[in-house]
Formats: sequence, C-alpha cells, structure tokens
Amino acid sequence: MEKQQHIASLIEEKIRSGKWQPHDRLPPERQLAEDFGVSRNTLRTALRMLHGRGILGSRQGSGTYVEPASGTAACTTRQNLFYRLDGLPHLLPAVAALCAQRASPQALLELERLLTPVGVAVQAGLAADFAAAQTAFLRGIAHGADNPQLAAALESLLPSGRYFPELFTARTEAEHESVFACLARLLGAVRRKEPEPAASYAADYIALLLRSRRP
Amino acid sequence: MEKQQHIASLIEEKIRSGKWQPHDRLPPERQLAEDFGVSRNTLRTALRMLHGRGILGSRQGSGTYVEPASGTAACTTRQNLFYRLDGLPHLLPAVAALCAQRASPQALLELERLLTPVGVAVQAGLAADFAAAQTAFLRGIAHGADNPQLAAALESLLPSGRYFPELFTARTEAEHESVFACLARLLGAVRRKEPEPAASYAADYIALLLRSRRP
DNA sequence: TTTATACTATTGGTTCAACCAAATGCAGGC
DNA sequence: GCCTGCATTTGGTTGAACCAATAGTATAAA
Repeated sequence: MEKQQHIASLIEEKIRSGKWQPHDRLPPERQLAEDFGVSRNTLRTALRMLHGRGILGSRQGSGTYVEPASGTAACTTRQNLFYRLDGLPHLLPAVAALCAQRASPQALLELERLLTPVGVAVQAGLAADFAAAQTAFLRGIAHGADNPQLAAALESLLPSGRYFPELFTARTEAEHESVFACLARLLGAVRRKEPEPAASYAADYIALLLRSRRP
Repeated sequence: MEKQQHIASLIEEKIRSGKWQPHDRLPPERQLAEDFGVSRNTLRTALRMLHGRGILGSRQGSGTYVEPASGTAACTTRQNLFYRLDGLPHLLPAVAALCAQRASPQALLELERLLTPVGVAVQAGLAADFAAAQTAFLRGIAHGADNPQLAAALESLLPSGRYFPELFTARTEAEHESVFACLARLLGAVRRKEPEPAASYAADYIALLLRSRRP
C-alpha cells in the first residue's frame, strides 16, 4: 500500500512538470482526494509531507498553495533525476571540501573501509565491481560531509542501480590504477582535514573519469 | 489553532534535545496522540511533516523511527541554518563560474532584471525585500548555469518559502550596500564570460553575508 | 454611485470510531 | 533447539461530522 507516499510523489510530479506552478492554488482537498481516488485524510498526509519539505503551504479558509521558491528545481528527487555529466565536476569537489572539514572519526574509518574494494576491483579487473565500489566511496564522502541537502544532490547524480555504471569504468588498466590513486589522494586530504586539496583531488578524479570514459 | 505545526515542533525538539536519538523507535502513534492531548489523525499529520523532511521514517507494523542520517544536527532549524551556511560557500562559486561560461543572452537579460530589485530594496531599507531579491537573483544565477542538478542543489540551500529569510539580511546599511555592489560585480563578470572572477565574487558575496549576518 | 456591513459558501483544521495490513512475539509442536 | 501458526502490536486507510478562518456576495447606508 503506502498510498500517502505515492500521492505525494504524484503531486510533486505535477509541480516539477510545471502543471502546478509557484503561487498557484491547488484544487480543494476534498476534490483532490476524489481525483486521486483516496480519502481526504490520506490526501492530507501526503500534502503534509510536501508541506514539511517547504514545497506546499496552506492557509485555513483560503487554500493550499505551491510555495514561491518551490518550482521545478526544488522538487527534484533522486528517482526523477537523470544523470548529467556536467553536474558532478562542480558538485563533488564542493562535497569533498565539506567532508574534509567535518568528517567524524567514524566517517573516516568508513571511508577507509570503502576505499579498499576499489583497489581490489582494480587488481581483479572487475569493471562492474570497480564502478560499484567507486559510487559507494562517493556516497561515503557525501555522508562524511554531514549535509543532507548536498548528499541528496550528489546522490541524484550517481548511477543508481543499473543506470550508467559504465560512466565509472575506465578504458585501460593504467587508467583504473590512476583513478584509484586519485581517490586515495582524496582520502588522504580528507584525513588531514584539508578542504582545498580535497576539492582539487575530487576535480582531478572527475576529470580522469571524463577523459577515460568509454564513448 | 494550527496544532499540527505545534506538535511537529514539539517532536522536533525532543529529537534535537537528544531525548529521541537516531535509530530510536518513537512511542506508538496512539500513545503519542494521547500524550500530546491530540487526536491520532492530527498527530499523524505532524509526523508526516517530519517524514517529508527526512527526519522520521515509519514501517507499518513495526513503528516510527528517527532516521539515522537525521539526528540531532539535521532536525533543528538552527542546525539547518548551519548546513545552508557551510554549503553555500562551496556551491555558489561553482555555480557562478558555470553561469559565466554558459549563460544565454536571455539569461543575462533576466539577471539584469533580477539585480535591480536588490538595489531598490537597499535604497528603501526593506530587509524582507532585500532577502527575497537576493535569493531570486541567486536562482537566476543557477538558471543561467543551465544545470538542473546544480540548480536543485543550490535551491536546497536557499531559504525556501518561510524558512530562514534572515540569512540574507545584513546588519547595517553600509553592509547592504556592499552586498549589492558585490552582486553587481558578479553580474559584470558573468556578462564578460569570466568564470574565475565570477567564482571569486560569489565567494566574496557569501563571505560578506557570513560576516554581517545577525547572530 | 460608492462604501461599509453582514451573511453565506468555500476551504483547510480537527476529531472520532472503526477497520485493514504488515511486523512482531509468543506458545505449541516437531 | 528449531520451526510453525496464531494473537498482539503498530502503522495505514476510511468516512463522516464538526470547527475555524477566509473570500465572495448581497444588502444597506452614505
């Protein structure tokens, strides 16, 4: 079941697609409930979820409105987003720098643990494992940055599930090696709490991926 | 009335104070409703608001839990403020640089149009307008960068709707002036297609905000 | 005609009582 | 000791009814 979650994403989609725009007033709750074929109570729980995210606002006696700041951009969820090559080069260094500033000791340990499989996959020559290990490591970086908003944004750019693992597989053995080395340097900068080098290594890493990526 | 909002903030406070910690299971809805002296339905709408913000999660038949990633730090408005503050210094310059590279003629015109209200608000001394005009201009920058993911990431760091407009209001008249001047320089760099100066001015701008922000 | 007031319909907010569905825990049987 | 099956717990959903704030309209006064 879980209708409330489903209804919330349906409404979110209407806003993201521009059908309902900022400042627009939504149809009355009673009618929305009927349109979606759900009870008014359930419809309301869905509205409250979007309310909690600042996407919707309500005024008793007036109506429910799309918040001014909550247009297409604000309603992005990871399942709705497509992978974009030019997002990572800017976002990852920012996240890496933040991670270097704020990573907790536990997060650092976790990162150490996550880097190992990358090296193992390089040695074994397993492309799929290599890609999976990299994305896991990047998620660890995001976790270390301890910022839910940035983590969500980065997550939306990473290959999710079966989508685009090939973006993280290089062409040659040597390139695999240098990708691993670059991530290792990144981790070193994070461990030494050096934001700028961390951002720089992150940028190098992305540049490497883009250069060696299969066409 | 508006009980739901009140209950949500009460629960939020319990998490912020550490009474309920990440991975903890909250008391059953029926009992919580009684404790707060409110109907179960209203209690549920409050839970959904926090659910929408990623602070709580529910499993049917099991219970309602404080999300691991959204512990003490993530759930409080004050801490969200910090998240925004330390996310922007990294992200905005990156977006500005991209905007300088890629802004279309139309986007440039739009930016000109968006900068004017900032200056007007400074002259008029209207803090609320000043904050709104700045965030609108920043959204324009994100739009000019022509990258939905980065726009979404930046959007998540901006004051959305009723949240945190005070972030963008400085303390003194002179600071208002210099904030405006900085944005004007940023727009100039964007217009001249100079990514590095644009990033630099963006960084200056954020630094200004952080220095002059009300405590 | 214009303005002010009162009323009514609309719309979100709250409550209640009942039932459904998934997960949990315990008792009994192997 | 382990597994099965049932009863309990707990979140999910429904429908109806009523409260409270707003908005629009009709009416009355200037």
